[in-house]
Amino acid sequence: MDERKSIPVPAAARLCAVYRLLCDLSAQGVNFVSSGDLGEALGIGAHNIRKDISHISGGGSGRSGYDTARLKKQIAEHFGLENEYRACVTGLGRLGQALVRDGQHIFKELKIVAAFDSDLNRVETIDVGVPVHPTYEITETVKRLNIDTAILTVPDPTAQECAERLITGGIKGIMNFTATHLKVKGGVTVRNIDLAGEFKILSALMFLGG
Amino acid sequence: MDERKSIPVPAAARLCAVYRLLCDLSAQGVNFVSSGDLGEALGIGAHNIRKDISHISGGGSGRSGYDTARLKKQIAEHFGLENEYRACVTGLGRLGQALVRDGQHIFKELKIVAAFDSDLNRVETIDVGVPVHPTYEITETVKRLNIDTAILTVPDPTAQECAERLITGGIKGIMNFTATHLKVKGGVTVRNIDLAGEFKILSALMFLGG
DNA sequence: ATTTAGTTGTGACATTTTTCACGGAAGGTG
DNA sequence: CACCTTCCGTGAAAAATGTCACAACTAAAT
Repeated sequence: MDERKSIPVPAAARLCAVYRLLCDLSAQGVNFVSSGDLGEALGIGAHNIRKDISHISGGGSGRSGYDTARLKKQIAEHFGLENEYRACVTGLGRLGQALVRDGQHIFKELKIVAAFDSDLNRVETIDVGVPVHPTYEITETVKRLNIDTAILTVPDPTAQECAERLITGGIKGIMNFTATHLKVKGGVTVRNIDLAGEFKILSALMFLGG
Repeated sequence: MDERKSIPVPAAARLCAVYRLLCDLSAQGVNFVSSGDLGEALGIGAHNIRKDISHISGGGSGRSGYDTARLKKQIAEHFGLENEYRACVTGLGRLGQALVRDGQHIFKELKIVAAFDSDLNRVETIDVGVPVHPTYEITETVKRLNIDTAILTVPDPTAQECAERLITGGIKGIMNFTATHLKVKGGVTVRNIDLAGEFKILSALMFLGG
């Protein structure tokens, strides 16, 4: 039962990548795949792949490697990867707009059902395919629409405040595109994607490596 | 000289975050800051911050903590964070478009000077503020315009091929928004941001944590 | 039935990364 | 000028993560 928590986060992340790869392979009609092939495609050592899979007690078998469909199913079940989530996009800057429009395409299991923005003018006029509400209605709307996941693309200074409203509304997971580190209570999962930061890191690594 | 390589990548990444924070503080007129405050704001232990800074032999001092401006400068110099890079966006889907339009805003030190797309029709008609070329002109254009950084937002299957063209043109760093793991020669730095993957990881962690 | 080649599962090992404890320096204060 | 508080630097301990070697197993081939 608590075995779940015992899976290291990086391992879980890798397994998600494995899952995606398995989806591709499955669609291509590949029925078996070895840890070596998986590792090759993902740029990870085969040992590592096997160890990760062993965490969820995968049933790879014998000489032909892993059964694509079966492993895929195992990973999906272990991590709830095929559950559907109801999401909202908070902050309709360009990135927010792009995400609300492409969200469905990027991540099938994510149903974006609402968006928020602090600019009332924009709320009235913008058309992104889902209802747009002003930020002061976040808590109420999240509650009403039963939204469990939030995509946060607001300007840095307002991030913490928005997050709190979202959480009060009942959000359980936040994809944080803000550079601010969110302080959240237990039970709420945050994943940070700091684009500006990533670019800085890239340039730093380029500088060090060159 | 090789001290540089001895800085662990996660530490470098954290220092980039510290740098950004220092920029903010500096702009706010804060002249000194303690490792504790930095850690607090970034959600990292103070010990960790100090250790990271020690890698670049920072000159934090005495009772009042670090000199904001000085530390900022030290980090910037050590990682070349204020160098300007010439970049191109490859793949003008919605995300690509958003990035080429907002790139300057998101990352000041990145000058986006060109974009590429495989759809010739789109190449002719789209207006994103920079010249758009067809993908088969990547190598030549990158060479001609002296571009050193690439933002890769093409569909997964074409990623490796595009990357190779970019590299042949002389690219030194790639921000890879593709789910494919790029195989590149030494000397080329890749940083992966797999949005779909990140969403899956978020949902996995939510599932495990709830 | 036996062999053989190929692949997994895993416990021990190595490395990396984080945490900690404490000496010592800097700057106010009386 | 001595004191006292606050904070940094760092080497050593601890934890987490990744690597490896090898036994066990499977499926096909002979």
